[in-house]
Amino acid sequence: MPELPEVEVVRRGLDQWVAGRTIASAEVLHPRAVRRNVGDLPDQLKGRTVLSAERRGKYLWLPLYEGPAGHVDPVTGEPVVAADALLAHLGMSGQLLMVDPSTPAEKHLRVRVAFTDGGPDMRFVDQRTFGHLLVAPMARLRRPVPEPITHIAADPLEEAFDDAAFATRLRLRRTGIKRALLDQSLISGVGNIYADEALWRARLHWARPTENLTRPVIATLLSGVREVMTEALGQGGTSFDSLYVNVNGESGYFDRSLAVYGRRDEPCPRCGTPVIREAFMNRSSYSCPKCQPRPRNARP
DNA sequence: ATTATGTCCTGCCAGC
DNA sequence: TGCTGGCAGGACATAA
Repeated sequence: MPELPEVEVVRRGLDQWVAGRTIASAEVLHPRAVRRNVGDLPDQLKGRTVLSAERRGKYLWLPLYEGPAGHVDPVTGEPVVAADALLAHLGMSGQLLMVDPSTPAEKHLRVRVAFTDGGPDMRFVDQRTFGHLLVAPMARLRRPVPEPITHIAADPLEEAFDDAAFATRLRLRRTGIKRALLDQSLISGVGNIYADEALWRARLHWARPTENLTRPVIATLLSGVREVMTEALGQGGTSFDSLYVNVNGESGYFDRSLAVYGRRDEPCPRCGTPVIREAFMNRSSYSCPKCQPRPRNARP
């Protein structure tokens, strides 16, 4: 559920709260939360130091260093590069929370990480257990990302995102525009909410075939994606309920600014026509039937 | 190869 | 009141 803006809010919190701290111990309370991990997660984490918190799309990771922060190679004098990272995906209901170690276990606490300084724990709480944590090696790429997510495309807020290349790949697809937007190997970080909001901003119906989209239309769509995500980030993300929270358990309030998502029968903020909900991939798509007319050659 | 569908979970809410 | 079905912001494996 958390999409790029919500994950970025969490990343910023983690960067502030765990960077430079050394892990004393970890505890896995539900095996499903570490189903993609190879090895024993507590063993892999103990004694490691977190340098920062990074993100691509909806994935975030904490690069792990051996020993204390600021470690340098004794031969070269260069800072030691993180060989691996604690990788996390929040799934539909995952939360990474910073809480005092004495705080009683949350109902859906899955993994607990404690630090040597005795300060706040990092806790992974996940009602539906679609999210997960794992320790993974870093891939040696220009932009280093953990090995398991090398197939995840750049997200529209990172510098490495190539607008022209995205347009080219999009036009080669034979599918609907929303399905393409949700494909994390084409563009990452976009989920159901921000796909609907960006399409509304670009006045595109979600079933528009990708192969007919012109480069200017794709540029408008990317602007819509970036604008809605940046605005959402400025308001702490979208929280329909207490499931989507930052590391301190606080909700964002971008839900008030959504134009169409979850607003069936409410007036389109642009033209006043009631917003409609249509079934899409066992989910929902919200749109304005006047601003975003369904194309003749609609694609599922 | 790309594209579409099924599946993993728990909780909430509307409707009966 | 209590049950049931539908729905929820995701990603992956597998099938076509």
